[in-house]
Amino acid sequence: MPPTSETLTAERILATTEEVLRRHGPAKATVVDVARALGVSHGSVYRHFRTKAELRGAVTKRWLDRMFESLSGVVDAEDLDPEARLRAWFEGLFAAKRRKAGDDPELFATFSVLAAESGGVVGEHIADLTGQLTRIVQAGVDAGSFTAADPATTARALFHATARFHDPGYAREWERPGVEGELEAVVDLLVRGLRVRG
Amino acid sequence: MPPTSETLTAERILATTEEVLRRHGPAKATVVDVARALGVSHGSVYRHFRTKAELRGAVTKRWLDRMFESLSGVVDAEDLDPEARLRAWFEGLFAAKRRKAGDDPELFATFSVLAAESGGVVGEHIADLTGQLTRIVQAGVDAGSFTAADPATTARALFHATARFHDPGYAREWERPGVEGELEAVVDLLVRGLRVRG
DNA sequence: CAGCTGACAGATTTCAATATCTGTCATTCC
DNA sequence: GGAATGACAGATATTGAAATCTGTCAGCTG
Repeated sequence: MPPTSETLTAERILATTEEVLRRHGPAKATVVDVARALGVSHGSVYRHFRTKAELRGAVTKRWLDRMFESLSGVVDAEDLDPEARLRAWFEGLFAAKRRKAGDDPELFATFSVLAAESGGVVGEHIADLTGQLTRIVQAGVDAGSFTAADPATTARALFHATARFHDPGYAREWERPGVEGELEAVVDLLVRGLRVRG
Repeated sequence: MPPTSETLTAERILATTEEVLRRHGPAKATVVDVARALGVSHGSVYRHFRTKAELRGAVTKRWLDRMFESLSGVVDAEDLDPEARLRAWFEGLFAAKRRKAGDDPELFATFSVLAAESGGVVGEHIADLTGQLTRIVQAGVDAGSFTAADPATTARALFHATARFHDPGYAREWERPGVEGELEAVVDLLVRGLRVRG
């Protein structure tokens, strides 16, 4: 990290923290390390983030948000019917997670630790994702192709039912051959359950 | 544990090991502790189990088998139609897990650690459970009420889709109010997906 | 002689002293 | 005067020496 003399912003601190985490891992990355990498005293970091936990939470949020930028585009894809949207959404979610986990397992493990300790941030992130699912389900109900008494409840059920394919705790199973087929089998069942009876 | 002078059997060692694990936890329960509790030298324990890992695996298997004795009865319950059998089976699985986790969280945590380190034993156990599911699905297909191209694949999908409600990694979420409803929402979707189209 | 013992080597864990870190704040700097 | 510093107290982590554990095996015991 360049000890540039630019003004110290929250964003610069976050970027540097991510870099320090990448190099040292979650257990050994300290606030002092971050300050050193920035060429400032650690007191200055505490001016922008009240605690180490808050700093880590902010980095986690940044990382989660970046990981799923692309996903929200599917939600309102007018060129896909609701069922195709649902399938594409789960495919995209799984692909993004698996790519992150496969490309750099250490970094993924680091962020899994951060996510586990930042309950609130993860909760909001999950609420965001189930919100997207709710909109897809609602679109299906509106179009007359899905049955769902309460789209929000159904969305949560869909999310829970696919946990194995997005919860980082299962990451080591995502590399096994056949996982894609397993996700497809689950999504098939769920989509069938969603369709209005013919 | 009574240092009785009965013959040293594998079964006595297993029972004592479970007791030692209950008292000391997974990290501090040693083979020497088990031998001490039995009033024998630790060399004698190694006569019945080649390694500590093998001993722990055997205890884990015993524990898993005991936990789900009751469950297999549902599989061939002739008085229930396949859909009811499926619902009862998942209800029973979740109830058994949640009771264990809630009644004695420490012991449950202990066995979760053991399960995580005894991959093979857990694999067989899961194979047994999905086998039971396969038979229920097959019964449904035979009765003309379920659609399933490959019952075994479908059974695994059902198992994966409900992971949140039986994987010990999620145990702390099982106490939250509303979980039962969440499981029901997932099972409802899955059952609907299984039914032959009207 | 089948079953058990206990001493042993190498690996792992414990424990307590030492070093580092977190979070605060009076003081310094621009 | 707003931003940054660095010394400080209490909490946490590291380290290395001592203790314990795992797995083996030659020999004891009933």
